[in-house]
Amino acid sequence: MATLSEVARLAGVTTATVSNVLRNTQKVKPATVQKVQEAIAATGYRPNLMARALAEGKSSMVALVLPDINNPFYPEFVRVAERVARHRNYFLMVCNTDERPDIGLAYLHQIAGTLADGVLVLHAGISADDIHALKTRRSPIVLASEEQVDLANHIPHVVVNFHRAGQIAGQHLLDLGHRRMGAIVGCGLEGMQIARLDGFVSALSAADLTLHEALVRNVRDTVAGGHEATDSLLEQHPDITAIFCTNDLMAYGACQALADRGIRIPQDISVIGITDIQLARDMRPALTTVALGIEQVATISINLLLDLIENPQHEPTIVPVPDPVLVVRASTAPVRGSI
Amino acid sequence: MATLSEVARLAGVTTATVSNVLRNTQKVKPATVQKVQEAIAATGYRPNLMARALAEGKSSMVALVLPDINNPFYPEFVRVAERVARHRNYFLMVCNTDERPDIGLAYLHQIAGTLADGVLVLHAGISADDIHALKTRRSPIVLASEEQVDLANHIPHVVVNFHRAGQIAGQHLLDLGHRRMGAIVGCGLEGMQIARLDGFVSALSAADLTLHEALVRNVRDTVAGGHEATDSLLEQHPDITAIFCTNDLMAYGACQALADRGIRIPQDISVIGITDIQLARDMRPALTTVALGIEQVATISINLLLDLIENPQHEPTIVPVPDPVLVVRASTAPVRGSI
DNA sequence: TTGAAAGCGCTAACAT
DNA sequence: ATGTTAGCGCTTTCAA
Repeated sequence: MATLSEVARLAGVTTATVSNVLRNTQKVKPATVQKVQEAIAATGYRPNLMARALAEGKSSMVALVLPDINNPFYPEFVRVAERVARHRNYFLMVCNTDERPDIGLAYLHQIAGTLADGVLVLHAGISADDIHALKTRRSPIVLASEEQVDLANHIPHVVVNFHRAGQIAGQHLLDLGHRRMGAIVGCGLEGMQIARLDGFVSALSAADLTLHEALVRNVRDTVAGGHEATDSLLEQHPDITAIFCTNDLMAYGACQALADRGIRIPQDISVIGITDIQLARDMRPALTTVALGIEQVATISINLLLDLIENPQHEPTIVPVPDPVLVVRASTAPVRGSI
Repeated sequence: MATLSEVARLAGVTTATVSNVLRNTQKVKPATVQKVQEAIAATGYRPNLMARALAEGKSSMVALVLPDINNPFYPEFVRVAERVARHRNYFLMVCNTDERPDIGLAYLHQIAGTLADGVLVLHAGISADDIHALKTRRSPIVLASEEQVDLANHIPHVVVNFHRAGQIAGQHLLDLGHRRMGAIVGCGLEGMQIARLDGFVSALSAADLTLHEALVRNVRDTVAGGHEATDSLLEQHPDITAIFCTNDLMAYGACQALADRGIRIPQDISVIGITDIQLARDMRPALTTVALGIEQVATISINLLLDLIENPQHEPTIVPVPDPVLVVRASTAPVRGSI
């Protein structure tokens, strides 16, 4: 691969001139530009981004650390983050942690401020303390899609009202007349899922209902998890009329389990999820869910990171996203005998 | 962020010594190692990977260029590629092209040999000629999961027998007694999907059947595409007893369309896909499909790329993966009235 | 065992 | 408008 100086020699100019042509600072005489461009074409020269990054003190690369690229939420996030990054002239490096916070932390250690200009941490189970210990000045780390508004730690974060999402889901089921409901809660991603359950419970409380512990299942945040939890719920509480899942993937599993048993959705049992991933629209019956606005959250998160890179702030930056909204589809209906 | 020389100064040694400690070449006296490590800890030093890459002429980063991270095939591929890369001490940079070959090519132009030590191109619609024009010596580009065995272009590639996959699918339907079948073919990813259809057709030919053009639908490679194609097929050919889809995503859409019309799977119509993505296992009825062995293909592809980086070859390298295998699940059954 | 110094390929003052 | 030169932070001979 040709280097700048080879191009310069061929064009009969110095590296500074070639560099100026490349970044078209309008400082070069058209005739020279011409010569240089011919030399570039002749050599097939392409700038070494590593060298440029070192010289500029900026790699134009950002990393996105996430727990499981196979969970369809994340690709949806990645797609918009990558697009926004590309439009702002950044490369996006996706770091999958296989749900292991230690791997996520290792990524941060290696990359933050040394390979990437900034890092977006998405549910990777990395503690604020660990991030603080890194103290990467001038290389921001943003927590995307968090529940906790913690002003004490000075880490910028994008806040989603998961509690409200759970509450909306609960309210919707209540409005349909449901009283005996099961809840399936994903474990693994810390507070996020608990907040959703709390929100759900708070909706019930407001209607003077309590959710018995026996009606809650904690499972892995997968289709299989939702399936198993539903089986368990159904065996012990065959009288439930609705199931609340803290995300759509588990709701999909729940629907499956129901289908396997010949239980009709929503006639016999209603199912509601949270997030509104593509699958929620695609499945049959289409899933009623509480949309978190993936596209918005991703856009806001990546833009915040890039803004902080280009324009460092000293105060903690907390950016809220709009509240979740209920999306009624075909998996919920009034309870049997009601209305 | 502290630099090597700051650490060196604090430890009272030179940068060369610190560098040796960091990469523990056993050339440093234990006592000095001790001092240096204390200085490292005290400063919170982490090596600047850009600078290291420039000095070493190796970034330890590889890129994976793919068309659509939202198509569930790709995350499954990414997950294993990332894991293998990580174990071999490489970072994986995922480049989503939004199905635009020009974006893929732009990525290659920018990254290949200048930021990444090598690039894995996965169905991104980039021509061999374009790749050749790049002539990135000492920085391999590998085409992953290709159908064409083209020894003429010297680009290494991993070859999947898509033709065979289509044939297996066709044979399976024939074995079940189906004769009137529709075919749904994804467009966009070039030869890959055509080869699958060709394989399907060849299976029919071997049984003295032809597939009329009117029974083939070309659509976008999505759930919605499969859905629409199925609607169209059903309207014009309500007598078909089976649908072959060139991938699982469209097969999912087909099943949906059938469900929407109250057509039972597989009692009324059988559906078969290709690939065996996670969704094929998760959906109900579970999808009969021809497994391409995503994990194997990904492992072989990324390993080939890394091998070529570490050990350049001059001959074209063509690596085949094991043949596809039929996975019978619940979406196919003997044709009504047969047996 | 450690230090000195050159250089990876580029950018960016500063001169001319 | 172009050239000169000094780094960016690291690795890596070669000396000491």
